[in-house]
Amino acid sequence: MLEETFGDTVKKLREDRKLPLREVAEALKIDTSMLGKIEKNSRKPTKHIIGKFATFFEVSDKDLTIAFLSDAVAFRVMEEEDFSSEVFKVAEEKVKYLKTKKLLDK
Amino acid sequence: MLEETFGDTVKKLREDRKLPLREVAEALKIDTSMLGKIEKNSRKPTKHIIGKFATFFEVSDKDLTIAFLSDAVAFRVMEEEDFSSEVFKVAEEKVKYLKTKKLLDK
DNA sequence: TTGCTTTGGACTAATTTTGTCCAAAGATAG
DNA sequence: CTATCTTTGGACAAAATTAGTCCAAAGCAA
Repeated sequence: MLEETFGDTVKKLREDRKLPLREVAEALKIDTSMLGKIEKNSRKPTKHIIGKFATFFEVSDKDLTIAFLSDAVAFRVMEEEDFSSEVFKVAEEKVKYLKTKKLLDK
Repeated sequence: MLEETFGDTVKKLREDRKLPLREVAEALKIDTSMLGKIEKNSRKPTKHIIGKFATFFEVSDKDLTIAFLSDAVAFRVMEEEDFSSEVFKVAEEKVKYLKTKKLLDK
């Protein structure tokens, strides 16, 4: 699951099963071109589509979601000069902090 | 620098200097309301504005950028169910991988 | 009260993202 | 070589998001 983009991941799942884009797209009820773009990371799948991928390919929805989200944040951070390790480290602390805070607010 | 949102950070910088929003906004040449919203995290500063903050408050541009980016990815990840540690871990590997790849592509 | 600050709603403009359609380029098989 | 299917990506309109401004009301302190 590591080291590739989300697009690479789903493309590999499809190719392992020797299916053309058209067939998978039909199964997921999305446009073939859309699927092609998702595999090329030029369109983002919705949460719903990620769920369909998981069901169709019989893989973990959670793992696919992690693959997708990590892509999103990786690309976001790479747009800027690279402070990525620091950014992720601080971000993780923020998430922890903000979650606790949210709980306390109740 | 830890544990707060970007808005909290710049608000603190301003309050430490006992300046009203208006004055800082003028100095940065942005709308007062805009600055208020940035402090409340309901509008995002551009890279350019982050630079102005850094200059005006005499703090590190890099640190402010990290504060801003970590906010962005923290909020992004928090929108979904929480797999944040895994997401950041994978994302960091992806950044490394994608950077190497980019170099190799040349 | 007066005057300044802060907050946030409303709204438009600008920008970004989505989804679809289509045509061209690539493969593959006959 | 031809016919067929797959893949790729440009173009475009629609939809969604975000940005920036203006303004009014609430808050605060003198």
